[in-house]
This record gives sequence, structure tokens and C-alpha cells, in this order.
Amino acid sequence: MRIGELATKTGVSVRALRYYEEQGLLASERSASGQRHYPDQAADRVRLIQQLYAAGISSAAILEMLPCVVTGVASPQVLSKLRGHRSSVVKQIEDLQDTLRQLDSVLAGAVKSHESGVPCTSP
Amino acid sequence: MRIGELATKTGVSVRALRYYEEQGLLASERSASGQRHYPDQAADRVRLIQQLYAAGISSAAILEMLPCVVTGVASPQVLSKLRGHRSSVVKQIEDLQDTLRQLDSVLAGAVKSHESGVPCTSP
DNA sequence: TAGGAACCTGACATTGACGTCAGAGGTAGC
DNA sequence: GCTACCTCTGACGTCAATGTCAGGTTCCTA
Repeated sequence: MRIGELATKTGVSVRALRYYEEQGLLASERSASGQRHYPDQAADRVRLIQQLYAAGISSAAILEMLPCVVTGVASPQVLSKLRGHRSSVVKQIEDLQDTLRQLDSVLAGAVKSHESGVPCTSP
Repeated sequence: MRIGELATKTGVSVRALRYYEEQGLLASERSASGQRHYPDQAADRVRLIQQLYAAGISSAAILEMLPCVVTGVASPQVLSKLRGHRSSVVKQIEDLQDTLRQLDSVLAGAVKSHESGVPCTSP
């Protein structure tokens, strides 16, 4: 498929896809005229990339770990970096759960008292 | 306390604290010479701000919700925004848990096979 | 074969949360 | 009062993942 189709299929912009290629994260075959063509599995890879981005992992780090994620085989160095990312993701989850509790307590208190108190709107 | 102490106490840079004030997130008393002075509770507020930032909430949104988080009273509009942020945090957590599973499956596979296979190092 | 949609490269713009630097003034211990 | 450190404002720099625009080429359908 061409880049536009991949973009609509994955919900990622054309610009972002070209950026992924620029970063070495996503390969493409080129037609004689220079247009990019992708196999079907490219969509999965794009989703994987997005997922790793969402975990706060940089493109350089993704580049490093991507082949391992695909092949399932990693050198010890890459392995330890993966473990590092893993624990950072775990910490992010814990922090977010903390935040969730904060928000929940605010929501609980606010819902109870928003009729009687002085509601705050804009600063 | 002065800004340097607050910075070391919270692990947030002096620059960031001034930025928070610039955004209206953190107030300070000024001495006659113009230096910022903070009460002890400022440290808690800074931590709260950091927590909200970590949840991907923008400074404008934090500014809006901060008084409510402190007082526990919110207007219906702010309340619905808070709910919106809540669900976005929930989604972030779910996404990160997905990523965690991905990383774990990679790690499991890689640990098993990193002696026999062709390890991938740098691209 | 015409014309509009899709694509190309290249380059500059954007956004948010700071980093950093300059030049000047404040604070505190001795 | 000296000295070392702290703080001030203001302004420009950074970084990463895109957005956007320009000027040109390619594809597809009627």
C-alpha cells in the first residue's frame, strides 16, 4: 500500500510516517518513481512504534530495541536497556495511579460540595 | 524558605519553579528586595503540580483545576473537565499496561534465546 | 489525455517545559 | 566590609515529534 493508505489505516499522519522512516524505524520499498510502498504488516509496526512512543521511549531507544521486539532476540546490553525501560514504564503506571487517586478524591469531594460551597471556575 | 531551598527540597529546578509562578501555578511572597519566599506547604503544591504534569495535563489545565484540587470545590464545568482528565489518565494507564505486556513478552523471549540466536545490538 | 488527487523533497514553524547565560543586585558568615 | 554564594529579570536556546508550505512529479479515473 502507499503512504496515504497506511496513514488512514493507522491514524498516523503522513508526515509522521515519513519521520519514522527518517529515524530508521519504518522501512519502505520505493517504486521506480520514488513513491513509498508498504507491506500489510507495516500497520502493525506503526502501532507498535506508537505504543512505545506513548510509553515515553525516544525514537533512538525505539530504534535500538525494535529489531529485538520483532525477532525476540536481544544482546545482553540491549536486554538491560529493555529492563530499564520496563521499570520506567512501571514507575509511570504507579505515578499515574497516584494521580488517579488524587483526581478521584477531588471529584468525590467536589461532587458532594459543589452545591453548597463556592465553586471555583477560572482562576 | 527561598527558592533554592524549595528547589532542593522538591527536586525541581529553580528555573522550573519560576516557570510555575509565571504560569500562575505557584504563588510567592516577595521580600523588599524582590526575592521570593515560600511557606512550607509550597513543597506539597510543587509535588502536586509535578504529578499533574506527569499525567500529561497542560499547565493551563492545571491552572484551572488547581484551586479545586486544593479547596475540594468545583463548578460543574470544571468538574466535567476533571472527569475528562480522569478518563484520559485511565487510558494512559491501560496503554502503558499494554506496553508493559509487550516489553515483558520481548524480555521473556529474549532471555530464553539470547545465547542460541543472533543477538541484535545496534541497528 | 486531461485534470485532480496523491506523492515527493526540503525547509522552516510550532509547542511546552524547561536550560542557560548575562549582568546586576541581595544575603550571610567571618 | 570582604567574599562566596544566592537570587533577580530578560532573553534566547533546546529537544522531539510533528505541522505546514512551496514547488514539482506521479497516479488514476473519466
